[in-house]
Amino acid sequence: MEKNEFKILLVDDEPDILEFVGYNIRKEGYNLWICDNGKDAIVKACEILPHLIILDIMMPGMDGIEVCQELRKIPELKTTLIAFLTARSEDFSQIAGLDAGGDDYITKPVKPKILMSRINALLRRTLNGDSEGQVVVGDIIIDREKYTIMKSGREFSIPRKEFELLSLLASRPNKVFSREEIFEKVWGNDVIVGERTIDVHIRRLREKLDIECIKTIKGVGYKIEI
Amino acid sequence: MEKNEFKILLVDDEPDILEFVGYNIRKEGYNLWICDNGKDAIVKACEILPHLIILDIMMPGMDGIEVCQELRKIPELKTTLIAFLTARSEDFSQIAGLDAGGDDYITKPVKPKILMSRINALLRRTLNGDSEGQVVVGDIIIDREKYTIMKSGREFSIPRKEFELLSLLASRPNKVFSREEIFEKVWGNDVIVGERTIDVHIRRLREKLDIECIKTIKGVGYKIEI
DNA sequence: CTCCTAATTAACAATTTGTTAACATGCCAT
DNA sequence: ATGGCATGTTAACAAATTGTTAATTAGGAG
Repeated sequence: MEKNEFKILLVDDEPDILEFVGYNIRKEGYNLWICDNGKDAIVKACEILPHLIILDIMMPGMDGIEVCQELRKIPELKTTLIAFLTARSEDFSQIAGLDAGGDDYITKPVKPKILMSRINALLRRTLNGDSEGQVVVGDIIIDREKYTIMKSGREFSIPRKEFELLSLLASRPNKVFSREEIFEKVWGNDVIVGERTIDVHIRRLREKLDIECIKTIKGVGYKIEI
Repeated sequence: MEKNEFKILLVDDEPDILEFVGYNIRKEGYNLWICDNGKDAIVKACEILPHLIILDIMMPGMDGIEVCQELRKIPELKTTLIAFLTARSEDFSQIAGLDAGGDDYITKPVKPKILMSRINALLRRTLNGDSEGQVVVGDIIIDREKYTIMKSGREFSIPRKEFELLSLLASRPNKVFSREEIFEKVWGNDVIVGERTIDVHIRRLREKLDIECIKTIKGVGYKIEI
């Protein structure tokens, strides 16, 4: 997941903070929404389902802790991260914030770099969340779990045999796989298919991935070159 | 998941800290292991696969940041949380720690209550991760306790097998579940049902939920896509 | 350059796999 | 018992995947 796919909702009643912090969040590449009070924040959160909500504590009307408690009651927002960003540095406030379901508690004044490191750290797990068991070759990402291929930001799926073939080649980029090897690993020793079957599958891959990175080594086999 | 099922590895070269912090962690109900240097910590981490590693930064030999970088290279520890607990309050150190893959950065001296709130906050997501509560996928909320489905504000129930199947798929959105996996998890290994049973249940789900989010991966299995 | 082999390609055929509807069975509560 | 619901089975059908063939092209050795 790319940073620009992340939605962050920043909630603070001070326009200066909204502008300053917001500027830095945007600069980092995140998608930003803002609210200047708790009630609106809850409504907007339900609407946009942000990945992270950054909450001030001292706000007129509903304070940040209450907002957090309300947000935590909403099932759709269960996975939403909540970070407090506040001038209140008292212990009890920090404890209350974290115990109310907050994921981080950052005290103002905050340096942009530190804030961004903390935000990145929070989102990192979501960011990498669904990247289990991925194989990356150049600009192609093969996800065995999702059974999908990512190519220049576009995700799609391909038939099983093609997927297995690509997976095999991608498992050792630059290694040449002989036809025998490919037959054995993708088709299995017992299955008997024609001589030209591999070629056709290679062709289909080349067509779908629109790439030259699958190289033919005449008389030997195929490889992925990066 | 209960607190006593959590494994925490505390790494610090000062015996006082190990004792003081360790005491509080144990008191909170967590399982604790300790190490007084980075090298041992890496070995022990691989051995016990803790849920959380609390790392000092200034240690003789390998410093905490290096330890963190090494830990992050180990696939088995990808989901392990790492929190720094250190006397170094400089900005660059905090940024370095978080950017090295740390999930939190706590500065000494630390009050036990605050430390525990932060530790709890870190582990909370894992704690609730595979809980029996609600699972949210897109606009569908699956309530395992009430055995109900919420879909665009409407709550209703579906037959047990269908519910279990949906729950399974929803437990890891985007992951492809093979037929074997589904049979095993929903029907159990001992029950023998026809080849086409899953298909029919999938169909009924698709019908009831009126959704395209259940995708077929021919020759592989099914998944929920969000 | 020419020949020979290997690889590419497109069109087509075969096969596998999944979908659907209709039906069968069995259980539980009334 | 009986009606309704959950669950499972079957078979016809549809669709996608996979395999084959043959004409064509490319590449290397002599």
